[in-house]
Parts: sequence; C-alpha cells; structure tokens
Amino acid sequence: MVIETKPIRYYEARAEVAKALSHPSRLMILEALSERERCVCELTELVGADQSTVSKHLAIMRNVGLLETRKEGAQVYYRPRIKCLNGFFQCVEMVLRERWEADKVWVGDRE
Amino acid sequence: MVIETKPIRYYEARAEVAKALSHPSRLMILEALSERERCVCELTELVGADQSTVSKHLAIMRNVGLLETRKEGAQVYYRPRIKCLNGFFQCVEMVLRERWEADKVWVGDRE
DNA sequence: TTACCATATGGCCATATTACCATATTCTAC
DNA sequence: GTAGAATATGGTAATATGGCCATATGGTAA
Repeated sequence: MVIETKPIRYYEARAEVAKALSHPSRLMILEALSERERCVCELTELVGADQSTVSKHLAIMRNVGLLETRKEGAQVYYRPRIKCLNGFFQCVEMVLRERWEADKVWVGDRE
Repeated sequence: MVIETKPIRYYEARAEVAKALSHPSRLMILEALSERERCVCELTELVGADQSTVSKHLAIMRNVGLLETRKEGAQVYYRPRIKCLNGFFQCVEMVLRERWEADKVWVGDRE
C-alpha cells in the first residue's frame, strides 16, 4: 500500500510560500497592500517594528513571489504580485470559523 | 496617514494556520489525506520520518483545526477537518507558476 | 562635493522549530 | 494478568527565525 507522492521539491516549494505567509506582521502588510501599493516607510509605521525588520519581511515575501516592487526616487513601493490571495485567506478564515464553532459546542457540553 | 488594521490577535490566529501549512512533510500528509483518511502508521511510512516526528506534525495540524481524528482500536485515523484546502493550494500554485514564468522571461533577457 | 533621507544588509542574540531517541500511554490478544 | 502493537509525549541537540543595532548603499538636494 504505497501512497502516491510527488518529488520532495514539490512540497518544499509550496511550503516555502506558506511559510512566507505565516507571520502576523507579514499578513498585516499584505492586507495593507491589497488596498494599494505602499513604500517601506509607510509599512514600517504600520507594523511598528524596526525599519530593518520590515525590510526583511518584505524581502521574504518578494523572494517567494508574493510581492513585487517599483522604485520611485529613493523610495521603494511594494505591491502584491498575484490577485488570488483571497482564496488563501478564505480558506484560513474557514479553518478559524469551524474551530470557533467547535470550541463553542465543546464549552457548551461542559455546562 | 494611518492605515486601518485589525487587532494583532487577528493576524496571529491567521499566521498560526499558515504556519501549520508551511512544512513539506505536512503538505505531503495533507495531500494523502485529501484522498481518504489514514492512520498514523500509514502516514509515517509515507513521510519516511520517525513515528514520533509524524505524530507531532499531525498534532500541529490538528491543534489549529486543519485535521480531526477518529480512533479505531489502537489506531488513530486522521482526516481533513475542512474542504476548502483547494482554494489555498490554488493560490500557492499561482504564486509558483507566476514566479516560474517571470524567471523564464528573465533568463531569456540575458541571452 | 556634503548632508540627508529611504532602503537593504550583516552581526548578534533570544527564541522557535524540527529531528531523533527514549519512554509513557492505550489498546489488542492471549 | 502479560506481551506486543500503535500512538503520544518529554528530553535534547542542531538549525532556523525574528528582532534590533550598526552600517552599507542608493537617491535627492543644496
């Protein structure tokens, strides 16, 4: 009974993208960018961390292909590279919603 | 110019789900489970890691609400708790596909 | 040129993650 | 009851991640 799998590289590439999405500050940034492009200084203010920290978060997302950049003078504007992030977040939302429902039922059982 | 955000807890909860999806072995397991439920021993053979390692991967996904379990004798069968993972993976696929296309163009530019 | 602003990178430290091994727990079979 | 299989958990070591500070880089403006 051998299960069909794809080469490890396949899963590694997908895990890398998911990992880029797995930090609160990065999700906050993505949400802000879904509205419109922003420069690093705006996002630094948004996140409230050191500018170098935010720069590294942005590099992580750009490296996996989630973001792209545009230079304007000394500023660098970041924007989403894809439009499908809704599908991703809808799924995460459903996980959280179902979990919440389950917790509610479970708590109810104890009373 | 203050950007609208939600409370940190909001992003943390979502990042936690994404983090549970950000390991190659866990993605391999999810793919196998999308077909049908499996016991830990099957998944251990699939991943090719120590049984305790696989058990911990499964616990991570169960704790965030991605998987649920069913006991049958001494065995524990895991299955997905939600049906929307396609939306998630379609988005990841698109990121990878777009990145691949971009790389192709870029390489072409150098020749 | 110099001074200054915006961004990226290197260094370092604290913490988190992952792996394995050993062991505990739970169930089946005898 | 004991033995053994299936799974979960604790310990520990190696590596990865995330934060800040300091600094490098690239741009603007005088």
